Amino acid sequence: MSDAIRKGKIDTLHGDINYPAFMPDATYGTVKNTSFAQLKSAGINELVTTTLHIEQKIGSEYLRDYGGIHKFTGWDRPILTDSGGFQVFSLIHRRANKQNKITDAGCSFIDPITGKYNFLSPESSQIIQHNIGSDMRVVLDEPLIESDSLSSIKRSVSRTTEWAKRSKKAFLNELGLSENDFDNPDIKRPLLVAVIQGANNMEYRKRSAMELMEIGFDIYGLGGMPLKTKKTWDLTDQGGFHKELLHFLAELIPQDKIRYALGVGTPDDLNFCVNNGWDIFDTVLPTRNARHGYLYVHKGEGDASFEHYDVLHIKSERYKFDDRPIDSQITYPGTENISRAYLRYLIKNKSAIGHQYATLHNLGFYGEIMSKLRSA
RNA sequence: GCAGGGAUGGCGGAGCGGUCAAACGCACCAGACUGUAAAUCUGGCCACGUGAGUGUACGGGGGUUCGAAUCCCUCUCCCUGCA
Repeated sequence: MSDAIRKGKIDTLHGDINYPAFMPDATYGTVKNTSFAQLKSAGINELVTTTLHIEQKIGSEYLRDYGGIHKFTGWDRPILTDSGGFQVFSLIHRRANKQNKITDAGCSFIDPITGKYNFLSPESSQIIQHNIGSDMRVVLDEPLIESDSLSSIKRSVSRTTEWAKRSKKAFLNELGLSENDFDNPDIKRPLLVAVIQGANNMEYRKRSAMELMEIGFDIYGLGGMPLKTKKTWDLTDQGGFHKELLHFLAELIPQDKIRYALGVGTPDDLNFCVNNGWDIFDTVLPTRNARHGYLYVHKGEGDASFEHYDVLHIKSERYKFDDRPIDSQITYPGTENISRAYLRYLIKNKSAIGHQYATLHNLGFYGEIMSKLRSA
C-alpha cells in the first residue's frame, strides 16, 4: 500500500514540475480565455497541448522554423504535448466517417474542419511533437471505450505496445540519440510518456503496463477513458472497479517513475488519485465547465454537493439576485469583486470576459486543490 | 379616398380545410460535460395533471363545413402603390 502522497520534482528542459500537479489543457496553444500571467497567478506552472490541433492551426514545421513553441508563445515553463491518439479516437467515435479508421500502420481520419484526409502514425506524431519542441511527449496509443470487447482490448494493448516501441525509436531519432542515451542521466532531453491501455480489464492493464515498462519510459500514463459512461472514474455505485484499477496500476509502476493520469479528473478524482500514488493530471473539466457556467466551489457554497466540493450552476435563476462572491470562502486572482448575479449575466450572454472570470475561478480552485495536496 | 398586402404562442417567423397545442430561430428554465475537433450538446417552454389526458388558443365578432389558423362577411389596427 502506498497511502502516502508522493511528492517530488520532475526535471524538464523548462524547469521543474512540482508534483502532484495539475496541467490545464491549452489545446490550441492557449488555455481559452486566459493569459499566461493569469495562469501563473492561479498556480498553474505547466500546460498540455495537442499535436493535431497545433499542427492544424499553427503548423509544426512553422514552429520548428520559428524556434519552438516556448519561443513562439512566450510560455517559459514545461509543456506536454499529447500524441493525437485521443483526438483521433474522439473524432472516430463522435463523427462517423468511413475514412476514419485505425490500423496497425496508424490513424486515418478526415479533418472535420478542412475536410482533408490525414494520417497520423507513431512516427509522425513524434516528429510533430519534436518540431513543436515540447518538454514531455506522449506516444501514440489506441484508447478504447468501456463497452469495447475483449478482442478489442487485446488488439489495443498489443498495438499500443508496438506503437510505443516505434514511438520511442522515432523520439530518439529526432533527438539524434541512441537507445543507450535514453537512460543516461547526463543527457538532458525531453521526457517520454507511455500510455497504459486495457480498458476495465485488470489482466490486460497489467500486461500493457508490463510490456511498456519492458521498453522503458520516463512517465507512465493511465489511458483509455471510457467515454460513453457516466461518472467514469468513480464507479463505486456500479461496482467500484475503477478505484481498484487506479490503485492497482499505481502499485505496478516503479517508484522512481512518474504516474500520469491522462484526462483526470474532478476534484474528487484528483484527491483519490493523488492519495493512491498518481502524480500529474490534465483535464478540460475546469476550463470547459467554466465556459458552461459550472463552477467548482467549497463545501456549502454551491447547489450540488460532492465529496470534497460543491458545484454552482451559475446560469441558474437562483443566482439572479445573489450579490455574494462566487465562493464566499475564497476569491481567486482576477475575480475580485465579481458577484454571482453579474457573472450569471455574463455567462448567460456568452461574454468572453465572463468566460475568463469563470475560468480563472475554476483554475484557481484546481490550483488550490493541488497546492493543498502538495503541502499535505 | 381607391387598389393591394398583412395581423399566428414572450419576440421573429412557418403553416393556407383535417395528421396543429401549431415547423424553425431567439429569449427563457433545467441538466450534462473527465488525454477540448464542445463559447458545445440534451431536455423543457399555453393552463391544470406525475401520467394518459382535459381545457382554452392563431387580432375582435359572425358565417360556411362533419371539421377552420387555413374559406366567406364584417369590424379594428398596420404596411405598400395610386390619387
